[in-house]
Amino acid sequence: MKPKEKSEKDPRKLLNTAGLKNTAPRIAILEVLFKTKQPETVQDIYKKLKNIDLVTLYRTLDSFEKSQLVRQIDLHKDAVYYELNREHHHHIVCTRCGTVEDFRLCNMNLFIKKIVEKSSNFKMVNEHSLELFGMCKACATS
Amino acid sequence: MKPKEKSEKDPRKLLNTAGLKNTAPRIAILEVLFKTKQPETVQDIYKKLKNIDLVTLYRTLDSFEKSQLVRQIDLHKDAVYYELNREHHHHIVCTRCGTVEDFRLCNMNLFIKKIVEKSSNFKMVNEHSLELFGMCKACATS
DNA sequence: TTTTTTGCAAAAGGTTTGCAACACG
DNA sequence: CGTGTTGCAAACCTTTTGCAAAAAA
Repeated sequence: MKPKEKSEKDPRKLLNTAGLKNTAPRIAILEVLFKTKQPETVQDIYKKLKNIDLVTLYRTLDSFEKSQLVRQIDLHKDAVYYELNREHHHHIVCTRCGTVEDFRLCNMNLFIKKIVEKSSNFKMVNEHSLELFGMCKACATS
Repeated sequence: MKPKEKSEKDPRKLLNTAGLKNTAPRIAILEVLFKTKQPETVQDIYKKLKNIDLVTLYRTLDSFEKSQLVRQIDLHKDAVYYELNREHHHHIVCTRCGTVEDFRLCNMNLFIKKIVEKSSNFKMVNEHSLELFGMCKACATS
């Protein structure tokens, strides 16, 4: 394992560079997020960490969000989903079974530039969200 | 006004074609959504319709959603926003003042096709959401 | 030791459910 | 008239707040 990868998956280092103190709940929450490949709801994480207080979980996710360690995403399910703030990517969601896949391809820059030029009210765009909704192969053939 | 436009903005006809009964609360809610240009939260609508029960509003929005009359959108604010299910479009949101502008330009088809081809798990994509976040001119210059 | 964080209890919001009265078609 | 809809009360679930004890640096 290369050094860079190691530090990226080391909860303590992540917390340090974010200026957050090393505490057991924070490390445990980060470990859950490292382990999973799917975005997680508050309840998902809570169930995996039975000895943490729900309130602590909420507060921790809040502070992680402010420190840009995690971000909220909308998957058209009725819950808030969190994921680690990794490299820029988007999601495809299976509307039947809920599976989520990431994709990194994203050539929106020119498109966004065009939209801003055409807009009468807007000056700039710094962020965007893009999610695709469809059917995974397993669900499509059953 | 052309006939088509008229029927599209006639709450009663909309309800009829959706197979929903004509009732005062439903008509009132549709009229609010016709009048506004911005997406509305449940509370927004409730404030504009002081003589309707909140429960009725929730239930009505639910049935409107199932009938495809309205849809929920995520604007990265902590509330659910509803809008009439008009022609395909997306939004630019000012992260400072909250203003929302629509845009209709959307050439995602080829892009989406490419993503599905590259995906190992997904068979098809039928919907997508795309929102841009930035600064409106008023907020950018103050 | 000082400051931040945690856990518990409780409050606060937002949304849903049950049920009887009402209204649409 | 029959079925779907509404309003009210209450339940429910998620998220937030206050505060004292515990832990980090």
